[in-house]
Amino acid sequence: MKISTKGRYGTRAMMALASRFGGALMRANEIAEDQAISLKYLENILSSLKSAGLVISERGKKGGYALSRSPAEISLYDVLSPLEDSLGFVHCTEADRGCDRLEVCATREVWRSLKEATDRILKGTSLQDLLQRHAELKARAAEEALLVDQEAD
Amino acid sequence: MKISTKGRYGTRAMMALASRFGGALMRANEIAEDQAISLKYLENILSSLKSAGLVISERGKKGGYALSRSPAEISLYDVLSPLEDSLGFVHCTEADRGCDRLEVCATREVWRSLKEATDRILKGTSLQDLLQRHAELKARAAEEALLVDQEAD
DNA sequence: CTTATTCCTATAGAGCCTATAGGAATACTC
DNA sequence: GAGTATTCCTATAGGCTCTATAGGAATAAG
Repeated sequence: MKISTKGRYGTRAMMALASRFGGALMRANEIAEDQAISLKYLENILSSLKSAGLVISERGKKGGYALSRSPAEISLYDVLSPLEDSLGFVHCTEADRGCDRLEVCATREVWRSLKEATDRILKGTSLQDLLQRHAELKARAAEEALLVDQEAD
Repeated sequence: MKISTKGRYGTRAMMALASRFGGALMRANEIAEDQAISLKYLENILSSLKSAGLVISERGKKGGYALSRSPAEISLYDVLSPLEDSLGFVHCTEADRGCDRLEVCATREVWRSLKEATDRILKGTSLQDLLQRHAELKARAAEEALLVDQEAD
């Protein structure tokens, strides 16, 4: 019941791209440094994100990555879906494989409602929401740091 | 983002115990057969559940397991907590380790809200709820089977 | 004393997550 | 066209955790 590092790294990478949306392409290199992720690992992640249609890329010198659409139109669900093997809690919320007592499986309904609840949150949170929230938190942190400095005087 | 088999097996074991609440002790053996789980593996799980205070046990011949309190007073959260290493989605929702940008970590708030949403559901679902729902589903399945039989005539 | 059971500790096996590696394809620059 | 910087593709190593098994010690009933 964890979000994998792949999912978290991917989210961070998408945030980095979102922060530059509309500007120049961003090299994987930059993202990797900025977010302290191994370049090679990040390449894999970006590849998945590209397959999912969330980012576009250009090869060769001056190449790089960019979001395929605006941060407001990309939800956290969009980002995590291709990176997490599955966002379900157990397999039988996805398909009818495995459990031979599906028709009387009460817990299955609970797992399903867990998934619905989390999906709703993830779908309701866009990259833009995160960017904005990030800015707010940063501003507040700066403010508090200032207060501490004043107290030190 | 999966519930481990340990959690699922544990839930099934607790359901088995719940269905006999108030009656005789249930041997691990019975549960294992009933739920198609390896006895030895189940022993481990029951041990965790006992440590968590959810079941009591008696050793020796005529020994076995029973719920420590009524199915209505045991939530799915109670059951899963000791079995899943953690019900969090990422570590930093639990403690302040790892992430060095906590104060400006916007995604952290999202992970936290995911956890809150799932916790709420798990805490709001008791073993008794599940038993009841299971009975309803079973009844409906029987009813439908009957209809199919009638159609076949 | 035998038998049936829980209880404890250790460990094997397997699978997936994580990360790395090497190089092929592509595109810009001069 | 050569050189360079980049994405892209495939394979694989490493490690960790989950899963499951094993063996036997402790306990209790008959």
